[in-house]
Amino acid sequence: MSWRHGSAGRGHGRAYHHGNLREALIEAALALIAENGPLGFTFAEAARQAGVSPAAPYRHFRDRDQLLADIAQQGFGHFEAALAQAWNQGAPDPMTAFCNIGKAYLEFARTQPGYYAAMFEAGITLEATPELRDVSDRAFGILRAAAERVTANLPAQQRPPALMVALHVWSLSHGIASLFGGRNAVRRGLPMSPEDLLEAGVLVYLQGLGISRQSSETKF
Amino acid sequence: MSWRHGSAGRGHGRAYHHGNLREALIEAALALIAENGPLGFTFAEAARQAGVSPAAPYRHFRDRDQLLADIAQQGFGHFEAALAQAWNQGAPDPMTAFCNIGKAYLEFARTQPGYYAAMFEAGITLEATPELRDVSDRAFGILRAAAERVTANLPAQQRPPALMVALHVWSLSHGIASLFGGRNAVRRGLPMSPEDLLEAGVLVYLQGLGISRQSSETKF
DNA sequence: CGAATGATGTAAATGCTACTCACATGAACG
DNA sequence: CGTTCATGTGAGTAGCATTTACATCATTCG
Repeated sequence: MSWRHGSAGRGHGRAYHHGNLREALIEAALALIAENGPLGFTFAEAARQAGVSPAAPYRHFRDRDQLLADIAQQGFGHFEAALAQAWNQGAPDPMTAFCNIGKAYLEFARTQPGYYAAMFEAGITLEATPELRDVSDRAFGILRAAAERVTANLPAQQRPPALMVALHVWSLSHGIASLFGGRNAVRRGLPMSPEDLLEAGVLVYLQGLGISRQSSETKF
Repeated sequence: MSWRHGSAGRGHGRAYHHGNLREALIEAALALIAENGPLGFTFAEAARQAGVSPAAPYRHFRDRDQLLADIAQQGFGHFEAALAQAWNQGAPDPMTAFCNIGKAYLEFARTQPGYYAAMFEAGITLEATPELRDVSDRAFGILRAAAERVTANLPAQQRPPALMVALHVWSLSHGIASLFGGRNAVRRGLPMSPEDLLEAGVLVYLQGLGISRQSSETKF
């Protein structure tokens, strides 16, 4: 008789007792986190936006942290898909595709601030659940496979461990995203966009490994 | 009459009304943050550890966020000092000193988890107060000056902007520290220590810029 | 010396939050 | 039609941030 549909609902798919509370809560939490960071998200506020009582969410999540962990897990799934699409199996060429992964990293941080914050800026430990660990490992695995491919043509003597290369690029991407991308966005007089900063860094790094682009188009 | 001294006090320096509550609160907050992260720190708990009522802290800090901001500001001061000492005006040689800055970055994250978390993992915006902005700029300025020095000997045509180099190294250091260093410490089967990972990355990067160490000691 | 003053701390209250438990409601299924 | 299970509600507990009125004490000034 009185289960009003919150506010931002899409207007379909409700069954009885609000229908899909679980998804509605996740959506509300994503919006709240995207706006105010992980701390600005409140279990009670999410329930309010979904139009249910403050106790209702506990039928779907053990506690607040588990909702965050579930969002992070789902986010890593999307993250993995975005990285895989950017890599595109190394097309058009491994070097370009490698840089595209970095760009996808930053784009994800910028366009999915809710997911990104839940994944990296909330307090969750990544080792919390095996599923979370697995899906984050899969996302990183794409970067690692790409590093393997990019370094494959180097002579064995000077070929670095692909894992190390992947860790370097991941760390650089994550550092740039944390410091200058997404929310908070320190923007301390950045002379270039985060994307360009990252691409330049990766190119210099690859050059240091002895991998140079055939036609060096971008030069600082 | 009854101003018991909390628990962890050093047993000196108290005047009347507890004496230096401000410092005691900062110390308590640092310990709490170092243990449980920025979220595990409670204004009330800090007051409890200092042996005062929950309202007392408001005589010294406008609110909880300002205490965090003050800690972050103080932390950036120590951070600047640590980086400056590591750089040591470019001694023994600029390249080694440059790597030392990176190591100091990670060492700070590891040995000062309370400060580090307040600086980078709490929700504060760095632009909150001009003082905070200034002191963080000073810390970064050390890295930038070092980058200037390291790239100074390159021929003008291939010399990159020092600012960009500093941003790259800062981002890499910060990414490694966030992902693998300090608290949380994802440790996803790291094949090497964060310090070694960072040093290797910086060396590859510098090599990509055309700067190589005279005697290449470390090779992956 | 003694009283006003300002700095520092307290008690109590408000409102929000996480979380729990006993109960209600309605859907599905026998 | 009645039982059962899933889902939501109401009320309660406990903790925290924050405010306000009040207390206490050091200092300063007449």
